[in-house]
Amino acid sequence: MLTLKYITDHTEEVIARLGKKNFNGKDIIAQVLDLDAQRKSTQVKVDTASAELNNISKEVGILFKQGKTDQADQAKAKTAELKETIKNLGDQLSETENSLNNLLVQIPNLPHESVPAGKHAEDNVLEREGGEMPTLHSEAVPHWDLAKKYDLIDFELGVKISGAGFPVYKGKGARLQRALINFFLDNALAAGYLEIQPPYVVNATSGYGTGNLPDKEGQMYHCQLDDLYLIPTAEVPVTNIYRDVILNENELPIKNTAYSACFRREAGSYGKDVRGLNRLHQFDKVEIVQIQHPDKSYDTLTEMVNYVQTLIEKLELPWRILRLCGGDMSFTSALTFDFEVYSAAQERWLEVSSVSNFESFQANRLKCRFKGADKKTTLCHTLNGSAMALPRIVAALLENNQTPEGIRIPKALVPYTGFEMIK
RNA sequence: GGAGAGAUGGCAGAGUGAUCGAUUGCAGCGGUCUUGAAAACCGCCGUACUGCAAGGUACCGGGGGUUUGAAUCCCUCUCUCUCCGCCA
Repeated sequence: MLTLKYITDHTEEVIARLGKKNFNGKDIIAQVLDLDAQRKSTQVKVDTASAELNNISKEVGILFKQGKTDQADQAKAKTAELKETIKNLGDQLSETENSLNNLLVQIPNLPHESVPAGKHAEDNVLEREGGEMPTLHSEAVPHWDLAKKYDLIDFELGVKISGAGFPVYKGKGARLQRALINFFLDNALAAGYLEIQPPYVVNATSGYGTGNLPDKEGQMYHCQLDDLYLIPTAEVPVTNIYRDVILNENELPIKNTAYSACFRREAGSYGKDVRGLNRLHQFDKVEIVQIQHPDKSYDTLTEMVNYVQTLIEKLELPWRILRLCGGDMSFTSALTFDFEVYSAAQERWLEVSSVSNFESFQANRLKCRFKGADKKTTLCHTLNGSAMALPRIVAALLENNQTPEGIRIPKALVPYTGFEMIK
């Protein structure tokens, strides 16, 4: 969430920038400022009354020790009203704080100045593109047919065991998964990321920390008996490592990578979007997370985007990078680049990675700060990206590399798969 | 799952009703000394809100209660540890 200080000091600017995300912040910001003023004045009253009570209490103690019980009793009598006042003001204060917080969590992050205006995915701006568009042979088919033909992925079997969106990978299909995970992790390691194996379920506090709760509650699987949530991405547990943490400035940047299975309910999805590997309830992903000094976070974003580009290039897929417009960006992001690969048989672009700078938006909720040389604590900036999500990469690999003789594995992956062709 | 013990500052660890935001040790930071380092010595060393500042307030796992006054007493929740059971 945004910091109160920033909203207070840059009110007009905040409202204007929220407009780019198609969020009308005028009323809510006014309410926030009003509640904050209330909060402050109530706080002062509570503090003053508490100070008085503390003084009387000390006095009473001294009087008792001196044996002046009459005077002590007199002093005690004064406290009843004071306690009542403090209790009432305290209730009022927490009520105000709750309302204030409820409003703050509804305000999205401010888009970076370079974010293009727009409402929908069509308004995203092409940043750059590369790779070669494949020419498919005449009998080319979409990946779900290839998966069946070569017995790589069994969607029906997944339905039997779990339900739609839980495919079963078999044989070379399974080995391709494992190869990609290792390929992505090894590359991340070489790029200086520390490998993490996080838990796959998180508690509610962690869900709140990354902003998956309360608003996206319906998107996560919830184990009600133990009140735990299946992670929708490794971002959740990995970022929460740094919840309530004050880092030393010289520890920055923190660079973590993690492979995890990801679980998403995807309520409300339908149609061609969910065909085959395009959208699943369970999928594999390698995530990269960085925690960085505010002055350097945009350099880091560029570094991360460039890094993801190298992965796609090694996989020899046709790709493009989009700078997301205000309307298509996530609630928490300040600037996001999406990576898409072209899936030739489906003749459509598939999003395979999303790299974002959240600036201090996540860090504020997480209370992830660093202490500088001046001993001041400052909110860190957090960034993350997929590097990368497997299913759509697999879809594109299968479709684009299909030949009458079989499916060709890109050179960079062969050491990981142990085979060059799927026949 | 059963029984017991516990949760205090980065870590270790005192504190069982008031002068405790908290003794002490270690770690860290600054300094003296030294060619440099070590040792020794001196000082600093939690977070947040509020205030120009001085200061005030809150926080000793979370929540509630008793009391003029709670780290300390009571209730409750959560978590951790030990033993037993089960088990990859």
